[in-house]
Amino acid sequence: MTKLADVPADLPSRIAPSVAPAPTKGARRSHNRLPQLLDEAARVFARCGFAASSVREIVEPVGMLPGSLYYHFETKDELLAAVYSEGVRRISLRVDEAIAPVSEPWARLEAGCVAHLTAMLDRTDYSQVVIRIRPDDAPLVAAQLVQLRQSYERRFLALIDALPLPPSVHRRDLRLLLLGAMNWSQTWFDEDGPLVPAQIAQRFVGILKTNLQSPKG
Amino acid sequence: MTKLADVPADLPSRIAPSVAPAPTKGARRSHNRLPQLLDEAARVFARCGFAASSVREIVEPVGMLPGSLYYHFETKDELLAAVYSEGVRRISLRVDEAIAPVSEPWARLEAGCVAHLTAMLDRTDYSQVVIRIRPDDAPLVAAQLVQLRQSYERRFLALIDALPLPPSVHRRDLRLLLLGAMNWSQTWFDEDGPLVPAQIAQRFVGILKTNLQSPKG
DNA sequence: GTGATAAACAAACAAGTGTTTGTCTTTTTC
DNA sequence: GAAAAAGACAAACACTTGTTTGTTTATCAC
Repeated sequence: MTKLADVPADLPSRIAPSVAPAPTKGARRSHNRLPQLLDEAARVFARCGFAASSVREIVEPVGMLPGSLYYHFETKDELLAAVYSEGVRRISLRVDEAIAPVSEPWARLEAGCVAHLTAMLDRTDYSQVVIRIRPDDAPLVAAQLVQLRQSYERRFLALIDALPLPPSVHRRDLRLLLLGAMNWSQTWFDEDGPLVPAQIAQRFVGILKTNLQSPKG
Repeated sequence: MTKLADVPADLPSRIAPSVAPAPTKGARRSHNRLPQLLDEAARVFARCGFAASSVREIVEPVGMLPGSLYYHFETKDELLAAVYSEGVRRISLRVDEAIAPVSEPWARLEAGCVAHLTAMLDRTDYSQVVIRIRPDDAPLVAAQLVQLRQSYERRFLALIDALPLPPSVHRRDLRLLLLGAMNWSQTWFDEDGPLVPAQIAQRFVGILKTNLQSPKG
């Protein structure tokens, strides 16, 4: 019995961009509500966190009964793992697309940050789950989640590695500073505020480039 | 019936620094386990988050029964509010003490950040709760928690206001960048790692002061 | 000592939790 | 059209959740 959650973490997921499972050979069943189930799970997990989200709360809007979930996943934890995996896939895709055409190191970093923040602050997207949920929240799949997040953040490691920096600056610190600031923005970001996510990202990178101690700028 | 949770949020709490309730007139009862109850609640909330922490999990190590909690607090949410309030009090105290003797603006900011990170990454402290728990997690006291956190973060607003900055830099962005990076450090900080919290804070502020685009530094 | 009150116990409550089991219908495959 | 599998229902399971209620013990003021 091959389940979605059994797909190896770092291989391309079998969930297509449209969230419909890819066909194994012929066309897939018509009465398959797994995509909607994942969508709803992403929504609820992103809003309430893992522990505060009940299986029934996720399943009801899809028109499913609680027990039906366990045809697709063995536990609630593995449902999270599937959503999380899809979130990583989506945000990775967006970042990769954004940095591909850019070559200048600082511009590449900025493009990556813009993509990261835009994906993460889009409330309908899976990516928010990747940032909000802590691996420890779902012990059964914690190791998998850690690995997934690392496989994503590796991109920023490379982006910052490519920067020409003064020798006194530790690249690890710069990465944690920038990623931390962006990820925390979930806490205070206001959808109805004056700034869109892309602008926030640009300003963050801008501040880092600026010499704050000199009056010019 | 005056309960701890009824104490106005921004007035000095009746919880003394040692977590023992201050006497109203004479000496307090000897068999009062409220301090230990709060200590344990802080520990569990900080480790597991609000939703994943059960009342029994908090109460058992203290040697109490679940029902006894409701002599001190009306709901689990208000227990959190009390812990949160004490957390704000403690971290505020530490930051205020740290910045008091310093006058140069950048040095003041650094001192504040060192105090913030040191308090926040101390796993036995209440302050971690203030950073980890989202106000929405406890709807009954959400507004109170927001107000408490704002009353704390106002300090950093002032610290950054005092900096001599290039006109192109928005102070709000700088504050969110710095506080976000620090608060997120809860996610990756390793107690057994090479850096103590104070060093991390110093490096973060150092990066901001450095002109990353110039090769010197 | 006496009355009042602080602090907790003991035991249950109703509701909600993740999950299991057995059955039934629909779709695909041959 | 028949066999097989996918997908979901219906109903319960055992357990945990936050909370309430009535009672009991310890401490205080007088």
